[in-house]
Amino acid sequence: MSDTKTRDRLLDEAEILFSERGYEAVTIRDIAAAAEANLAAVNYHFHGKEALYHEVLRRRVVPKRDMLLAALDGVAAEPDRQLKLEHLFRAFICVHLDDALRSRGGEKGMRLLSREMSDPRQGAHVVVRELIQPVRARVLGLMGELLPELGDREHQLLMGTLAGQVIHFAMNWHNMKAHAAIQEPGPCAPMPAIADDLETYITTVIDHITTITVAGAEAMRKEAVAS
Amino acid sequence: MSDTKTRDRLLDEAEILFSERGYEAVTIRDIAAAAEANLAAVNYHFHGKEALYHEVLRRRVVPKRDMLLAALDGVAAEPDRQLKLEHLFRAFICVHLDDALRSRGGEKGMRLLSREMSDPRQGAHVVVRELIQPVRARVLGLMGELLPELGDREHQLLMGTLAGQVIHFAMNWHNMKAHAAIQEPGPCAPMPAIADDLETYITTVIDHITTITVAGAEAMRKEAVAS
DNA sequence: TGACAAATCAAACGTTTGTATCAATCATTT
DNA sequence: AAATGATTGATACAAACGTTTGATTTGTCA
Repeated sequence: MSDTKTRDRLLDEAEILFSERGYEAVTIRDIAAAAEANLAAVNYHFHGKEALYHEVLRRRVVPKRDMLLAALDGVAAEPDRQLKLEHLFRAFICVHLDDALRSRGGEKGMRLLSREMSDPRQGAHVVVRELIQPVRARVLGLMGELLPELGDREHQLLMGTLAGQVIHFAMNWHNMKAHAAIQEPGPCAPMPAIADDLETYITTVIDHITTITVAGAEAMRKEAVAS
Repeated sequence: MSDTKTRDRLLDEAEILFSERGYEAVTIRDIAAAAEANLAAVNYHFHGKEALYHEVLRRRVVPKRDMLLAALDGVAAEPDRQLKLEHLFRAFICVHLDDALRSRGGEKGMRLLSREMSDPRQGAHVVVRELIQPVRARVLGLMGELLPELGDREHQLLMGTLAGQVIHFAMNWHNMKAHAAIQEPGPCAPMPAIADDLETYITTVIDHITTITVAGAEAMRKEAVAS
């Protein structure tokens, strides 16, 4: 028996396996073996495979939502409007990338959420209701305050620009090595990476998405007042 | 027996099922039933479930790559450099959204590719080698020509901005209804959609991503010459 | 028509799946 | 120490899985 409780070990190992292989490809036997627990432990502590999966999801989604909402609350402090907009973007990007790439097992959580987005199983309800909807509502509210020249549709488009880039770059770091391994070793020029170590990758990407989105918002504003 | 050949019906139905539920969750019994074929037909025409899945992938990936490369070739015609850059972005966005949202069963293909990206099974080799790598190489080459002030790292970042947005908005159209269905029917204000019908959604999104990316590239260029 | 290959079919194979069962063990309180 | 509830353990089970087999039907050219 290890030092941590069986229930926690099951959750930890289940998260790793689910994120790596997906829900269906993981058997509760795999999970029990990885957690050095008995087969029946999964059905004792949780009630079946599906409930365990939901708990794995919830454990990631709730703290992430709270971190995002807290960071967005901090944006209200900034008095300058243009700086406030940049802070809004940066807060959203920062929390996501920090959680996805710096936190322990964060890449597992990100992969779980990403999978759940493109594979709407029953667990999508948890992700959408408890993470996406509240966070999106808050961001759109702040956008309405900081970009009053734009309509609801433009705010949503900007939200998509933000989310799309964040998700892409968060996943990209871990996919890079896998893709590089696939790369033919022939005369094809070696694809240069955005960054070699994780920290410079994160700061580089944060600055980049912020730059793009601020410039984009400015362009949208000019376009809006012109018409 | 239907009018189309069994092999084609198997491919068509397998694509639908794989895109909806993922590889593991689909059984060859499901596929055979949907295609109104015998169970053994899957192992007769292909050689097992995995080979069928690879064929489904290849059937989507190869034409998509050819369409993208052809569209990118067309960009070379434009003489003006700034317009050429916008054309490059627009070509990339247009082909992707057109194929994902307008073509028959395109959303199935998009979901397949998206799943394959966040779930690197063995089939990832097909997607990466035959679609992502050649297209990315071509786009980066054009960027090197049109944005010589920026380095390789900046070109890759811009590529991520482009791809992230395209993937997000391509998936978003089909996720919108699902998410809207999850939305609590209570006093929560109904989330306004980007567009009600598909055509205006596509044109709106194409213009939006182009605007954002052009403005972002301009901002990056100014930042580069300043330092 | 007759023959031969391609395609389809029903049935079965051996595994593996999620879950259930029930005795054994551990921890805590009386 | 005895007792009681919580947890773990080994095992069993029905269902579902991918695949294989061998007989049968279909299509095609002589």
